[in-house]
Amino acid sequence: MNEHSFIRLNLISRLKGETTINTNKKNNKYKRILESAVRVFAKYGFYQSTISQIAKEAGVADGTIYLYFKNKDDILVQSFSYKIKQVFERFKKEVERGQTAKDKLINLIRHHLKVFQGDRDMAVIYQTETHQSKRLAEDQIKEMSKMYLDIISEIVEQGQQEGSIRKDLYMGLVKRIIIGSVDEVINTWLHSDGKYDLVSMADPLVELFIQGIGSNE
Amino acid sequence: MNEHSFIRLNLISRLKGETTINTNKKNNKYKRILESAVRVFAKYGFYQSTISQIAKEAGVADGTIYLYFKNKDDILVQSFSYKIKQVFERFKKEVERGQTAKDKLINLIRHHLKVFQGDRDMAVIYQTETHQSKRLAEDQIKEMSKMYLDIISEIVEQGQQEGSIRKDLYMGLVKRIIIGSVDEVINTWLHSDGKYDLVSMADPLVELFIQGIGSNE
DNA sequence: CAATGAAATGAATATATACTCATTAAAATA
DNA sequence: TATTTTAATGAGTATATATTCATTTCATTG
Repeated sequence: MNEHSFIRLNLISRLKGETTINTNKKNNKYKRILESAVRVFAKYGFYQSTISQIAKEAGVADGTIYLYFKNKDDILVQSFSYKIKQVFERFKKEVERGQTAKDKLINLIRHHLKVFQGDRDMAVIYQTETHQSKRLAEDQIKEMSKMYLDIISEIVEQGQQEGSIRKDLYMGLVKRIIIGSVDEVINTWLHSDGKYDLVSMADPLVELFIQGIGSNE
Repeated sequence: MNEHSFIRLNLISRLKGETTINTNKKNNKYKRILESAVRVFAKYGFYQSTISQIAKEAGVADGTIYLYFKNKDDILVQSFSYKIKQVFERFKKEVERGQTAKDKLINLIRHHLKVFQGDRDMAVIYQTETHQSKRLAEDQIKEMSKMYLDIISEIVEQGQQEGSIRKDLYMGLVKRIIIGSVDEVINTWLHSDGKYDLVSMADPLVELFIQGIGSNE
């Protein structure tokens, strides 16, 4: 191992939080690269983005990026978890602010739409990454997806205990309907250059889930 | 224009059905390349697939591909429409085999799931292509997506006339819920290496759309 | 203010691969 | 069969870009 790779590894491990020594400057550069990468990836897609673009956007030299990231793939994986992880963590808390199952479901979806509306670049990357068979951030996605599904399960189960939600449900399908619908609402918004309000979709969406489209005639 | 490009253009236009002269052999080679491309793209993703891979899979020389396709992008665009267009056309017919709105919706979704289950490669390409902001087959996708949405609209409107479907629905959202749910069911199936039966999801899915998850207590 | 070590640079490298085109083979035609 | 036309080949070219690393700049410390 030469001195350069030592510096590199040392930096990487520090920045990953494996030690506590972490000057602001380093952290800033790391974050700057991540955020630039998110912007560039969202705009051009992973394979059409170049290291030079990201470096330029971040205002650093190409080589600098390799002090903080192992390779191009690593930039995507890290920027994905950087953005999405913190967001998904907060979902749980938002849900807890509701009392009834319905409140909780509305809170979840409202918050989901709000955050994605507020960060279009992240939304784009999320949509593409989660709909690829050979995904780079495979593990992260599975982990987060599971977290989201678990939240929904809990809400639905609470609703069943409350008596507000039917008991004869195939839970696997209920989860997919909710996630799929929200994703599609976001996807449509993205492809329409997103200039209407996403969050306002939350309430009618939940109404639809609960009431269904059938009439009671 | 040299003689080679003449041959190329001539071939392309013929194969696109712009003239009727079309020997079987040529057609077979064209199809073989398309089908190989679908397999390779599905397995490795567009940007990680190489012309050589596709050529090898099809049993032709690299150069041969350029007799039939303008460039790599063109292969994707053509293979996408080749596969998906015919499928989507058939959806309409399947729907017509039903009487009530509910029958029609079940037919649509059942057929959709059946076809995608029967052609995993196409399903993969469909999922990735429709969830990218910068899509190569942009126009085709919009066109087909619209067709699908129109089918749903018609079904729902019929249901409203029948009295089986509520009249106070925001149609845009209804469409997204249905498409999004079906997509997510397929996506989950793909990512689980798809060895359970997709088609059996159709009926409970439609039940959920109609009844909703709420109880009548 | 040396002197040392950490951080950043960007030109150079290595590699990969989309696409071309001179050549060959096969098919059609006379 | 000879000739012309069409089809196919695949080695070679051109280009793009991820990654490296010798060099420079910056920061820290005694």
